[in-house]
Amino acid sequence: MATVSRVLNDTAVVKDETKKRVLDAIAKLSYRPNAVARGLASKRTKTIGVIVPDVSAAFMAELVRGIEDVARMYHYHIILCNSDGLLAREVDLIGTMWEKQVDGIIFMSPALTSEHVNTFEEAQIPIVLCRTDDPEGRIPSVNIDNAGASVDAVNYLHKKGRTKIAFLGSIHHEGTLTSERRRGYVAEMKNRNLTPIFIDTAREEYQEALLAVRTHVTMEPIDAILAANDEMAIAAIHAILDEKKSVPKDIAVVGFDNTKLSMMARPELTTIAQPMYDYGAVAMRFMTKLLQDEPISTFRVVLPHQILEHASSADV
Amino acid sequence: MATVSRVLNDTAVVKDETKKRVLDAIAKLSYRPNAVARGLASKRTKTIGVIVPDVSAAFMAELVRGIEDVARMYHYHIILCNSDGLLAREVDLIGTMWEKQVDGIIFMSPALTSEHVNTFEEAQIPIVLCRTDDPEGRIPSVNIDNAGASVDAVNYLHKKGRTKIAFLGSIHHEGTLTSERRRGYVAEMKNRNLTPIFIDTAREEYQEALLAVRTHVTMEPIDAILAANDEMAIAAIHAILDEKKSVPKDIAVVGFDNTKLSMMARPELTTIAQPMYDYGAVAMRFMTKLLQDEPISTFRVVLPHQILEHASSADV
DNA sequence: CTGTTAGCGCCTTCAG
DNA sequence: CTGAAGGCGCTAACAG
Repeated sequence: MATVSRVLNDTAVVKDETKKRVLDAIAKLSYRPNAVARGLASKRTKTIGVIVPDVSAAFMAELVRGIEDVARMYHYHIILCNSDGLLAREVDLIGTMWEKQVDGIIFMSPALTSEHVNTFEEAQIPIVLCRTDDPEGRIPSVNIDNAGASVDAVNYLHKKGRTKIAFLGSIHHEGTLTSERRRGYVAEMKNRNLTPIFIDTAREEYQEALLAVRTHVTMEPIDAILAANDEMAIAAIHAILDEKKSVPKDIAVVGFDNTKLSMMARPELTTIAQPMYDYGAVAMRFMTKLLQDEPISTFRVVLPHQILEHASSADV
Repeated sequence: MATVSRVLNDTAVVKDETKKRVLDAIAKLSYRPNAVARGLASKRTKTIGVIVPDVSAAFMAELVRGIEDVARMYHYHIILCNSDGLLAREVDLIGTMWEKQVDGIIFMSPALTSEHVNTFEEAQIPIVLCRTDDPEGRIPSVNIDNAGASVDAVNYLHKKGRTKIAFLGSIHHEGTLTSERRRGYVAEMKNRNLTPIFIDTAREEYQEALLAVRTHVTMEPIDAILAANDEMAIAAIHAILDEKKSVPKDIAVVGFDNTKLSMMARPELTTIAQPMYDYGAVAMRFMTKLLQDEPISTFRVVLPHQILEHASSADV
């Protein structure tokens, strides 16, 4: 019994011959170790809880894929849960993860509150925030510099001679992805003595953005739109075309996230690339370091971003 | 100890007062039952294994979301794994699921082989195939009638006066989704005395489809394209526009799957709707019935499909 | 290097 | 209606 455990986990030296006998028996009986029993005895389940707002959102699936790939590399599995970004559900899920004795949690949320942090501490489980900013930096996280990316985008557009640059996004509370992007946008617009223009929607979604841009375009002259994400950016392109204006001639459009959508738009969409897959992959790798007490250089990993220029903002 | 178990699982009558005392204690100690121990003792983990080729593929995330939503309703959780459609990996994953003592497996694969079936039987775990056809109907499954959908599409296009209808898809082995769709296409073309035209790609992916259609359009006159999925259909639209032809005037385009992409294309894409979310939801609901020995009317659930007409195939 | 012995935290009889 | 006792299948000391 114990010897079998030893060869299976390679946790101590076993004589070659005995090892062979064990392996043979295992094969003959087509024995499979019971991971649940193993988890109970060892206190480690080789399972990571993944809490995301919504897997079916444009980019999330890629991110999850990144997590899962790295997880497999390290012999972990993932339990996937959707929170819809609801605080109550998120807190509940963290509790459930605890019950399930996951070894760690990769957590994504539109906005982190102190209630989250409390729950994390209570649960005593290693956490990695992914694409979720903790302004106070209490929790390990993997992010990009969203505000900085907006700054870059405004720079980029202004250098191309655009001055009436609008920001298309929803209005959320503080600590949101979009709010960070908006913050960078506002800062750089002011920095360049340009007047910020806002096209606001209730939710970040194609149809709403389509309508918002359509009406806005007829009311106020603008020559560029920076959208909070690709889906809205594409809505902007279509809205502009619907209003018989031209992209990029009349209005340049820049998106955010570099989802597959960006290259499926006509004109192809200039977008700020976040490595979605890497997001997940890096977060999971980070997790494994935490779990194996590997040394880590920083608790706040910042992934690089980059403007991918396509036709939607090309020189006219 | 035993009484606590009884109140937690509501598995026997407990005096109201004792129940209250237990609940109070639980709250005071912020006690959480250990799901792993529970799983070991009860032989049920309340966990479902979900094996999919690739979550990050266009529609899969929606499907997974459907699974997860219904799973939560019934207090299950899901372990998500990507197989990349590789037989070896799929078999391996089924084994792992067994070790993890999942209560059931929802399985998706581009093509089911007898090796799969053997592994299922060996593992002795309830299985539900999802969007995966078992030609011999040995395993419970949730599908649409793919061949029938293609028949409908050809009908639809022919009634609109199109006669040179091409099928855009990759060449796979038998038992594939695309092969079913192709089968229906061929059958109905012949049935109507039309000559099947094939635009083949190696993989089912935007870039390849784009190139394939571009070159094909210049070589052979066609007036309609039925694509194996939306992504390829959008590639077709763009390829046609790139070649200075018009959609739908010169060539009508019909896609498959009704992913979000379809409404983000210009012209908007006519597509054969499969309820992706429902796919997952129904499969998971099916699973719960299996697990609770509820009566089930049929082992092969066939979901309805429907042609959603948009501009890409509108009357000219 | 290998067998023996305790648990891991819960569920499930079995008495009372 | 409630407590006591055994066991789920494995890991982790402990001897030998």
